[in-house]
Amino acid sequence: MDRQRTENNEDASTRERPTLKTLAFMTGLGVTTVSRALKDAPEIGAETRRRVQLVAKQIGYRPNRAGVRLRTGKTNVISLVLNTEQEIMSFVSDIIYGVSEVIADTPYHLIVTPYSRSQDPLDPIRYLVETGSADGVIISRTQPNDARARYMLERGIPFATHGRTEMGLVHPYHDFDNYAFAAEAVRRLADIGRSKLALLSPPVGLTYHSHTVNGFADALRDVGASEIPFSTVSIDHSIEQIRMRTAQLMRRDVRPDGFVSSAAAATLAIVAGIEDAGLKLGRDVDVVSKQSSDLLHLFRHELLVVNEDFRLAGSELARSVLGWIGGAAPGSLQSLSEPKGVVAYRR
Amino acid sequence: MDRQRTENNEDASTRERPTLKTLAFMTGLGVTTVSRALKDAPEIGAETRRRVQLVAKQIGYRPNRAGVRLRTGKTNVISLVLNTEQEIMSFVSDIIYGVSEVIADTPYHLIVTPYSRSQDPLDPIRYLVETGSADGVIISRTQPNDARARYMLERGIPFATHGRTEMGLVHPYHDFDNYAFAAEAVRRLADIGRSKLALLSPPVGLTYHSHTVNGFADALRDVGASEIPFSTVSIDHSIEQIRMRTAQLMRRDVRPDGFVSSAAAATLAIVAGIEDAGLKLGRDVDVVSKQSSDLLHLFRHELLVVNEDFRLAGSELARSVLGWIGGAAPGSLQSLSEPKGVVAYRR
DNA sequence: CTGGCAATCTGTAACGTTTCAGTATATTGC
DNA sequence: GCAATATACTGAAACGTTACAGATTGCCAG
Repeated sequence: MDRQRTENNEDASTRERPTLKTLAFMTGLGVTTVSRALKDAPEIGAETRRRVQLVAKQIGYRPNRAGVRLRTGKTNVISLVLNTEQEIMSFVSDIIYGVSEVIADTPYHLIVTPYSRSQDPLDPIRYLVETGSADGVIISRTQPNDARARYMLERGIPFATHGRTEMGLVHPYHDFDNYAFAAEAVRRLADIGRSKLALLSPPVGLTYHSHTVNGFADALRDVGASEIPFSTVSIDHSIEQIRMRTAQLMRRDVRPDGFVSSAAAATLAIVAGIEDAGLKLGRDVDVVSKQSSDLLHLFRHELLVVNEDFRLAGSELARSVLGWIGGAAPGSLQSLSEPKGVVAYRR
Repeated sequence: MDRQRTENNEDASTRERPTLKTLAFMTGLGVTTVSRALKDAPEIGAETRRRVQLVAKQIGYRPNRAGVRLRTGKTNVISLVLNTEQEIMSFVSDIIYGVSEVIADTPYHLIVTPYSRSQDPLDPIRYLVETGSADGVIISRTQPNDARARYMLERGIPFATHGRTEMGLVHPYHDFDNYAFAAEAVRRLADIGRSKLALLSPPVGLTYHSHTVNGFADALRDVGASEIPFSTVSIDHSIEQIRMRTAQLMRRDVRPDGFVSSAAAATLAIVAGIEDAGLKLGRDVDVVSKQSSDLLHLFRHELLVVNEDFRLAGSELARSVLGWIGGAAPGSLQSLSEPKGVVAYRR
């Protein structure tokens, strides 16, 4: 008994990682008091509180995550769920950095939960929820009727979607206004005299596919231009596929004189296809493309671009999830990012 | 007392997440026995073992990570430490997917630990080690004398570096043979008649900077070509800086007729700079560039490329860390990836 | 002076897991 | 036939935290 007490005291002076017990020993208080003092509980005297917090800071006390998690169920983890094959490349790095920025001075860690094409997208979500591995989840590739959002909503686990749903259910999201993007792109092409336009859209099934398609179609009608259908490929297709289809399309009698492209990598393929067909960008055809890093103008200075900021998306999504975890109303955690206009580069 | 027992029994039938206690109740065994049966301990009867494992599978038992972590200190977490500003974009997504692939059917989770330019690179490592947040760590931007590697080696925490160190200390790494890359690039340029070569190198200070520089210099000597110094910029500089410096360089009397570039994005800038100076790729100058995704040939078909597979790097690094955690000798967990040769594209 | 109450502080139990030190039963050696 | 031993199992304790249900003190109203 005495023996054990002595050992415990030694613990407190050892260079082991300090725990509440260490702090309790150093301050002469009980473990409970220390615990409460650190979280500013009201029933702790002001001086005691300050004293405990001072000592804690001095010796660099950090709560043990496993202890907290076991006792409370709180994981202090945000999970970012990503498709290993289809995510846009720069999306991954930018969104991670965006999220990181926001959680940097919180106790949260970011875990990346991947899933592959072959899997049900619900699998990783189920795993996270069933094992209680995260306090909040961020998903992308959002669908109008999204099983994952529905599932998490049912279980009451906070999440945010990159892209909106259309289920009549309210949840946090961040989205880029792809309707506005497509519409502005069309108007710009019309302004420079283009009237037969093709759209390389996001994959069918994702919500922003229809946003984009609608913005494109509505603006077409407004400006009185016509659409050259190009829906055999989407930005999810391989570079080679897009290039080949574009070349095919451009060799037809009735071919587009303008493209709207929803992703930068796909735009490289479109331009390659255009040139395969012996046509020239800026003369025979113009292309407006979304991009997330400022590289397309180096590729062909004739390209017209609209910037989408994925780092911002990551930050907003993280803020939303944290907000929901913190008790804010899900409906108040929605944001839409407007395109800043079509920009042209000149030599 | 009786009351409590009843509650516990109810626990077992409730749709709560099953624990060892649940399994113990269902099998009529003790918690200890169940725990051991699940990890194939030798002192458990063969039939009992099978029975327990069957029931566990049936009800979808998953060990509680917090419980394990608290008791054993094992986190089942691998941390990938990334610089938020300077990492190559595709590096981030590819390496994450590479790591994911390997840890997919292990109990490990991947956490991303970012740090910014302003921070000491050692900060995130210290945090991870001090808080015991991960069983293993992967770092990039490795330096010849790397404080992070030394630190982790001292504390005995398993890690792997992307890139080698030169401290005479042995640890797992994966590296691309940048010496071979630069040498092959030079030889190729010499083959097509180029003799005044410039190198856009990795940032000074990282180990692969000197690998690249040495490969470049040695091959230059071999082929009897000369170097046009271009060390005012590195691939860490902004696109604009590289473009401007390249243009300046190309307007000089004695200008390079060949470039070796260590990164794809930087190559875009080099080409832009070349064209800014009124020169033509493939006629006045050739460029050999590393790339990690197959996009450069779309940019300018005259470009010569060498592919570096970051997804492979991620897999190898993950394998190394897991190997070390699993008790393998650090020295046996090193790998070097050879460039597959310079490839040209034609229309 | 005493009962009540607010202000502070504390011990114990519990979260789910593994490990230590057993216990009970069957098996073996002689 | 009995001790020694192997086999199969078990309860209790511990990891670090928080919540619950007190305990102690001082102060004030009556």
